[in-house]
Amino acid sequence: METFGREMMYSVFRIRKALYTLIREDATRVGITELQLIILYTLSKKDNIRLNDLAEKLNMSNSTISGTIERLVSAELVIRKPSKEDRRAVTLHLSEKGKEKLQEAFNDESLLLQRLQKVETTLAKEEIETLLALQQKVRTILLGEE
Amino acid sequence: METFGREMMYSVFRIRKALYTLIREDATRVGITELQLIILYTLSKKDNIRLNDLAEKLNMSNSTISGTIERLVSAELVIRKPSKEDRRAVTLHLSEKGKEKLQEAFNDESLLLQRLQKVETTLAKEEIETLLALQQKVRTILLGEE
DNA sequence: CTGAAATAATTCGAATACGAACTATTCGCG
DNA sequence: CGCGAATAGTTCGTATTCGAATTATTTCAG
Repeated sequence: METFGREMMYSVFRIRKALYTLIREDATRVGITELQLIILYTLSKKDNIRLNDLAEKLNMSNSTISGTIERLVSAELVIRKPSKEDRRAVTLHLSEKGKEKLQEAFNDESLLLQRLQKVETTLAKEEIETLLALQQKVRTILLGEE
Repeated sequence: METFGREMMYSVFRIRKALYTLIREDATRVGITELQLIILYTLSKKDNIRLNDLAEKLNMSNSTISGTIERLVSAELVIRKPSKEDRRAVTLHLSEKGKEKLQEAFNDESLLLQRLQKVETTLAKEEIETLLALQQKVRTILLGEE
């Protein structure tokens, strides 16, 4: 009778959906998709990353990332360069246009940023820390690592 | 500097991915996909549901559900009947084959059920309740409803 | 130093996943 | 009653999403 476990599962699905809907709003406003925006943001935090490392960071298969990077390169938002150290590898960088697009998506209008801000101001610091700790605990169990 | 908000967001993404990977294992073992398994389970809990209601329950667009139901009907796992009350609507039901498939997916081998069980036995009851309450709080803020 | 194993990325096929456009039916206001 | 608005599903086009197969390169054991 896994009632609590299943409730937790549905709860996670609902929050994830709510977050994705907010991301989609910002992304659509500037004419790109959710994943494309997530990738632009990730590249802004970590330049010069390899494709497989990006896939691992985002918890996605490299085939998914490869296709999306292809479209971002076509749109001239990302630059894909062959790696100097390893000729099999490519390294990824934001173009100027990509940086501008990211700025435009996450500007003052961004509902996602407003709502995340609201989460931080509404919940007590200890509540957020408790939430993160419990979620980490759940994830560890789900991965069968404990 | 939405550090905590973003951490919370990534945390949710990671748990959702872990859950989906477990669901995929059970689904693949019996030859169907994640969403197909989720739909079979949902129909087992609520028979005679309409397509749009199912889509709303799963937080998905009706076009996504429509296509997947089409494949489930082709595989003879789901029965789609025109509604008696509303000639625009269809009602959905598990077939016997669908019930068997569901049983087979969620049997003793199911890693998902084992891990959910482990979450329940590992975390204290208050911890789970705290987690669900905090997640609900976060979701309400994200939806802009408070 | 060389061939087999491992690794980085791409490509492929099938199934989501969405919004928009469309068809068929029902609702509801005047 | 009767017609415009709303609703239930389907279809379409584009973009994920995955695992498996493939190509190119690097690593490493003998």
